[in-house]
Amino acid sequence: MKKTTYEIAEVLNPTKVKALQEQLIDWYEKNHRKLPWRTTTNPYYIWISEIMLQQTRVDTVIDYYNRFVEKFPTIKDLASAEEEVVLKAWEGLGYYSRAKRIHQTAKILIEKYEGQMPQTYDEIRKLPGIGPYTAGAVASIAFHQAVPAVDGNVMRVFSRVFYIKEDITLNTTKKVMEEVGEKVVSRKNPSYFNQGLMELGALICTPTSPKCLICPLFQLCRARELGLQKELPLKQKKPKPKEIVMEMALLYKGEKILIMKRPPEGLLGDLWGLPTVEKEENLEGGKSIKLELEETYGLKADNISYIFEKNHVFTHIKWRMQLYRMDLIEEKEIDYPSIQWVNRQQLKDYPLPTAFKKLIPSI
DNA sequence: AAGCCGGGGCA
DNA sequence: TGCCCAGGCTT
Repeated sequence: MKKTTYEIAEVLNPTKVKALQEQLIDWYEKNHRKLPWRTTTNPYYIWISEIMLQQTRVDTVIDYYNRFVEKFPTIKDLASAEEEVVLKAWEGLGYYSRAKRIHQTAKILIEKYEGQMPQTYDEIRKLPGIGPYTAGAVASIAFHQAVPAVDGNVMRVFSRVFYIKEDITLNTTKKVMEEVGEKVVSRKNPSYFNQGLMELGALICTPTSPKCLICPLFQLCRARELGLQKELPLKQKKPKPKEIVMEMALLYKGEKILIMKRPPEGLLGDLWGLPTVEKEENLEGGKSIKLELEETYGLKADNISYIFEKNHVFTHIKWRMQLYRMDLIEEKEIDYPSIQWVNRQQLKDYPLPTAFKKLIPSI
């Protein structure tokens, strides 16, 4: 720990910091990708792009971003939309609580901030779904505040440039990285500096094969100097996702099938899907979902036939999805608002996560 | 500090 | 197919 601090202090001498800022900003001006959210100064659009870019690659985000800002051109449009419509715009992006928090924050901005994104890091940071990284990104890019914006790319660059050998999955390491960011961020152009770090991480200082020979920070990178750039950053490995067997029902009432809105908290919360239940080990195939439909929803089914099995991997769970087709034969008079009978056309209006799309070809 | 929360690209 | 990527919130 002491050693790390010493080495950072060494690299953080004013001459090196100045060189880092100048090389990086110069490189960014010449080499950055022209992305849709880089042609705007609208803090709302910058915020949306930053939330979408969390855990999601640029190529994927572009289309979602363009559609989203077209559909919700202002914070007011977003705040007044139905949550279901916002989730539909987010369908396929994953981590759906991001969409719910964007929506929640838009409402807060209308009610308490006169429809405007606040202009300082501390105020921005208080909003739902906005943590240290996103607050730093919005404050620096939209409002040119000299604050750090440390994401995974930046941690990779810092760990190499400053030769920081701490496990970047630890919260304490993230704090160290943010302190470094605070010290080195350009006061003159924090926007290009922060974006430059992230762009460098995306294009040059990549995880497995960094392109040191064309890196603008070649001269001042400690890890490169030692030939250890590929060894950094250090990170703890994640356990494999646990496998769970799930049974899903394609329950028909005439032409229509049953879909259900999932509970608001937990996996795929508030999204729609087929009736789903974890398979009971000692029951034969199809029994678990048949019982669930009967006992919880008063729906009796018949003509049960097994269709196929597909896998879907989440961050920490792997679903083995076993799909059964069945016909409704009896329905109790219970009207759950979270249940709908839909045909293929109507299904298109509901936000359906990727796992369930795999079960319903040609929608 | 550890666990929860999706989805896609690439070897 | 298996491995890698990764911010915010909750407990």
